[in-house]
Amino acid sequence: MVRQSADARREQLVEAAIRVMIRDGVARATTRAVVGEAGLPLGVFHYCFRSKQQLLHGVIERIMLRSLAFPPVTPTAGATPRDLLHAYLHAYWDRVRQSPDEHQLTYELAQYALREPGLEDVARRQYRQYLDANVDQLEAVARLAGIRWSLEVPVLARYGMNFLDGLTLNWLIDRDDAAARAALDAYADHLSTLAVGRD
Amino acid sequence: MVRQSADARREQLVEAAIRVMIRDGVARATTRAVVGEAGLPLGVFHYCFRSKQQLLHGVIERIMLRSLAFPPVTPTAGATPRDLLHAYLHAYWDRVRQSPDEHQLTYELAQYALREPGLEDVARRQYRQYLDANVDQLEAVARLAGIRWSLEVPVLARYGMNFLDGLTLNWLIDRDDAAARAALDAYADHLSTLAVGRD
DNA sequence: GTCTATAATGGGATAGAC
DNA sequence: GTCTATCCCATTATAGAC
Repeated sequence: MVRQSADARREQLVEAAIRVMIRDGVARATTRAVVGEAGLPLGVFHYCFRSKQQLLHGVIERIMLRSLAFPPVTPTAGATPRDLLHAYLHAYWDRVRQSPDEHQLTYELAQYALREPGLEDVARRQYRQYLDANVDQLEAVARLAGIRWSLEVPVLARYGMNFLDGLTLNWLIDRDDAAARAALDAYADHLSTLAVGRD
Repeated sequence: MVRQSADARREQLVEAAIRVMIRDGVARATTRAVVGEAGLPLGVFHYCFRSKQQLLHGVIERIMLRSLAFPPVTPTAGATPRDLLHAYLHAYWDRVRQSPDEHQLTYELAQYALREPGLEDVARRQYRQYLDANVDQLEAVARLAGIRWSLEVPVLARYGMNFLDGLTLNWLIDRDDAAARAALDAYADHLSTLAVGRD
């Protein structure tokens, strides 16, 4: 076995844990399954992590970083507000369609964190960061499209984020592409009515 | 121990399971915890249910019935469309505020069902029924308020259901009443713009 | 530092007494 | 039908050899 720093080992185990969780669900990501996925002996686990909860903590933080690292709205010359909204929403929806299991994992982890005494705060911070990212995106769209939002941006960001969460959750369950698409279009239409010209 | 029919026993165990799941989460609802909650010996379990999964099946079906048994929109004389929308949305939101843990359980169960080979269909039917119930509610509001919806009702129902799901999930995590309220108001405003007078 | 062996616990399910 | 005792397996965690 190659000798590695404890930090490198931890990262390796966190990545393995994420793969197991995406494939089999959080409940089935036992220490054995994780070290098995990483191709390491079981003993490795407990001199990298004090406990399984510490691994989960690492997993949630890493998943958070990954979700936030999505491409920002690109400044296309001459794009109408409608084009930009379209790009903004489809960038999100394409990611969901591309990696449904990864998105399902984020919901599973949020539920898990709510039930685990030491982890509620992590879930809270996760949602806080999502909200901030949404605020940034909406402001970027407004800037690039030369409009402003007729609703306070934090309210609109939460409203939109909640809708997209629900849309995703629903689609993960019924996989009804047409219905999801129709709801997404309804949201896009609504957003365009909230975009007004700058003074 | 009082002698009871197997059906009565099953119901008793399902109710006990729901109490445990609301209190401690789905993952901690072991067969032992469930029979303990019901005040029954462990042996009871396996001549009421073939397996633990069969119990989960019963739990999901019962939770579904419970969620659907909410009061319909009441026909108040002389109510404006805005009043009716307000009543409709607050009826939902009050239920969430009143029993957050029960709502959290529905999301946990949906996730659980998605991961359990025999149960995906149950989750699908659950969401299908919610959607149908939302269609009914929206049509009732339109009838009572003397308006019609400028969007196809099934699309609007899914859109609204998705938003409310996301709103609930977000609030279960951060418990931010003010933010949830603001988002709910934004949705109410949006709905009223979609309500148009009948021809 | 690395890994094997094993402890300690808790899980679902069952056999068999009553 | 009812319940006790138990099986057998999987889990987290640790002790201690190398």
